[in-house]
Amino acid sequence: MTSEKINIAIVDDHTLFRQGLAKLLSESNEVNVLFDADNGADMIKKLCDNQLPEVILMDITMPVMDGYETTRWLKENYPDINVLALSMFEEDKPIIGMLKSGAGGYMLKQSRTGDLISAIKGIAKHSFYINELVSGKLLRNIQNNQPVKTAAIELNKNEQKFLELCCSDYTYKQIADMMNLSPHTIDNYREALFQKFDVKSRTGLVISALKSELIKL
Amino acid sequence: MTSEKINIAIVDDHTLFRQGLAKLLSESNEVNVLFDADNGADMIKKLCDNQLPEVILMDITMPVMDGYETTRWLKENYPDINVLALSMFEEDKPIIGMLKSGAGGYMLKQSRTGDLISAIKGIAKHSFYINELVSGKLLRNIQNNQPVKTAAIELNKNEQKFLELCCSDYTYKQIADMMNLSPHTIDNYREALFQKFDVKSRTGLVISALKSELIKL
DNA sequence: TTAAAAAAAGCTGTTTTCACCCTATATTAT
DNA sequence: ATAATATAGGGTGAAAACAGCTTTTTTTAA
Repeated sequence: MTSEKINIAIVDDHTLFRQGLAKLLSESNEVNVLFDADNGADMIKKLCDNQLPEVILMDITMPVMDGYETTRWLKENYPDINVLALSMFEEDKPIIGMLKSGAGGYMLKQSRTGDLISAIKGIAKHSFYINELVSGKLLRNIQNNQPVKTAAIELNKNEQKFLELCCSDYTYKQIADMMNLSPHTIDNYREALFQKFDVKSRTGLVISALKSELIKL
Repeated sequence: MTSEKINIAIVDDHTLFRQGLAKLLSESNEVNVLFDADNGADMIKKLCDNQLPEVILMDITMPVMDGYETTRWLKENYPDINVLALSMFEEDKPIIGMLKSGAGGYMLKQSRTGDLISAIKGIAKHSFYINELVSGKLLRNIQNNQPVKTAAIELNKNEQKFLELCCSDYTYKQIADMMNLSPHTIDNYREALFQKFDVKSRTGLVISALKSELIKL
């Protein structure tokens, strides 16, 4: 066993959570928090000025640059940095989505500190950390042989915009006006998203998108 | 200035946040965290076994017993304990709702540590802490002379149940079956909630309820 | 470079659900 | 008695959901 502390960084938009977590982990004698960042773009800035962390704890829903995008950027530019996703939700879609984006593990914010530290140590050592939560999802996806469900949901710019506008009291007609598109085109987006999210109503779509952490409330 | 630390407690269902925050505040030399709890019911149990805190930091959306209910219980049973609401959202409804329930202040989880400590000190000294966020809401409510908007939203059991079932892909007809009620009764609930939340669609209702922290995703 | 393929945008319908009226009755509380 | 509340019903127009089909643009690759 090496006595070296593991260097990490924390990316999350809730200041109190981020800094509290930093304090909590610093006390462990097993982890050293190099820096923390408010979102992906902020992290990229701070990466240059600092020693590279071995592990980055990554929130998913953040302004400016979210966890999916930031993780993909990291795997592209710093493939040796391990990403451990940290989220409130234990739904299939964000878990599968973050793993596909390149995260090596997925932990809940409801976790106990000891479990999080175990995960950090695990991912630093093996580049991945598979807990019950993650292995359960992976196994179920194989057993149901439903490669469809595994599909991380990819949205283009217009679909993303439409999805955000859907989370409101606006009618589709109003949304069409706002996006300067025909209501018929909007209807195509709606149909496409209903299929991708496997829902039958706008309400279901909104709930599903929120749980997938693809939009922020 | 007294050199006594302020005794506080933290009630929040996200373990990492709760414990991280406890660590963060403990380091300040101005605050002493007596205990923390997972939700309102958990807090009530721990209140008996401990010295009474001067201030309780209270999350709103929690399982079993939420922040509104817990704050009302505290004001009923321990009126001298000051409640400082701690939430992710800066919407009118949760702010007004928590203040009406008896909270003496409202802070965001996006706040900086120093601001939170100021708020804790303020509320311990004056039993209330009015920051820009809160005063803005209060002022706007007076200026618009809309006592309607100020109304904290009160829901009965059936409305609460209906609201939860609304956050889904179910049709109203399906919800009626689940609640063993006529679709017309359900329609009455819908109408009542639309008015209380001031919305014109089910999607708007769901979004509004989530932002009001009256339902948990 | 041009043809084929794929994706995006737009249009025409039909069916279902939603949103909004008004009324009525039984129960409970004042 | 009367008012308030929860329940249930009928009916209507608008919006949403679903299906099928062109046209245009972009991408791919022959």
